[in-house]
Amino acid sequence: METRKIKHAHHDTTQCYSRLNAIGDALYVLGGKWKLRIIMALSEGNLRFNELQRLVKGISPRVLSNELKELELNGFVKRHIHTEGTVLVEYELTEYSDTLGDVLYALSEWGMMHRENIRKQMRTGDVVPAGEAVE
Amino acid sequence: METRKIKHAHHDTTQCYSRLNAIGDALYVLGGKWKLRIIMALSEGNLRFNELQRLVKGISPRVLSNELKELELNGFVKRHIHTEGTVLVEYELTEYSDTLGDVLYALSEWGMMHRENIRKQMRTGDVVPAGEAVE
DNA sequence: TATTCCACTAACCTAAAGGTTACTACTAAC
DNA sequence: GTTAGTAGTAACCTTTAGGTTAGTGGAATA
Repeated sequence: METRKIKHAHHDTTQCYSRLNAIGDALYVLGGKWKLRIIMALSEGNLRFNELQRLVKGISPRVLSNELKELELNGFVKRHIHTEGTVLVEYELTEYSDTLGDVLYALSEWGMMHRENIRKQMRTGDVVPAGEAVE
Repeated sequence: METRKIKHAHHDTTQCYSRLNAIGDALYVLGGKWKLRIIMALSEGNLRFNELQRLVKGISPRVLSNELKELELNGFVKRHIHTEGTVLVEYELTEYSDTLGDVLYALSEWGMMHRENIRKQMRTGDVVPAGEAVE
C-alpha cells in the first residue's frame, strides 16, 4: 500500500524525549487530586494537621496523612513538632516549593483561559467539551 | 485550649480559589499517562492511528482510541478522514493546542531542574526523594 | 486466494488512587 | 469523670485508569 506522508516539521528528537520525561516527572510529583491544594493552603501560612483538614475541603485524614508524607519526601513540606505542653505538629512549605511559581502560574493562566473558552462556547450554543463542571 | 496562631501572610482568598480551580481544570484535561505524549508526538506532524500507536511506545489501541476522543472533545486534536480508495484517518493538532506552549515549557523546565536536583542529592549521598526513576 | 495492513471495538482484568468508618493515645478544659 | 480537641493509624471498600487479548470488516498486496 502507498504511504501518504504528510507535513513533517523536524525536531531534535532526543531533546523532545528529555522534555517529555521532565514533564512526566513534574506531573508525577504534582499530579493527583490533593497535592496542589495542600500546597496552596500552606502558601497562606503554616498549618497544623487538623487545620489543614478543615481548609482542604473533602480530604480525609488518611489521604491527608499520605499526601503530606509524599510532599515531605519530595521536599515541598517540612514537619515541625512543638512539644511544649501538648504535642503540636505544624506543616510549613520549604523554599523548594517556591520553585513551583512558574508552573503554578502557567497552569492557572491556561486553566482560566480554557474555562472562559468553554463558557463562551456554551453561550454560543456550541458543543460543550468535557472537563470539570463550570458552575 | 489555647490556640497557637502562627504567621499568616494574607491573600485574596476568592482569587486563590479560582486559581486553584483553574489549575484543577488544566490538570484534568492534561493529566494522565498519555495525553501529553500524544500531543508531543503529533507536534512533529500529523499522524494516522497506527503510526501514533507505534510512536507513542507502550500504548494499546483501546487506550489510544479513548485518549484521542478526549483530546478531540477538548479541542486539542482534529480527526480527518480521507476516503480516496482506502479510508485513512489522520490526526492533527489544532491551533488551540498551541496555547499549551507556556504550560509545557514551565512543566518541562521545572521537571528538568527537579531531576537534576535529585541526581545531585544521590551523588552527595542524601536521602532520595520519591519520583520516577532517573536512569 | 491467503496474508497483511487499516482503524478500531469488545470483553475482561489489575493496580492504584482515593473514600469510609472506626479507632488509638494523649492532653486540656468543664 | 466526661467531653472535646490534638495527630494521626487500621481495615476495609469503591472507583477509575489503564493493560491484555482477541476480534471485526474492509481494502490492498503477494
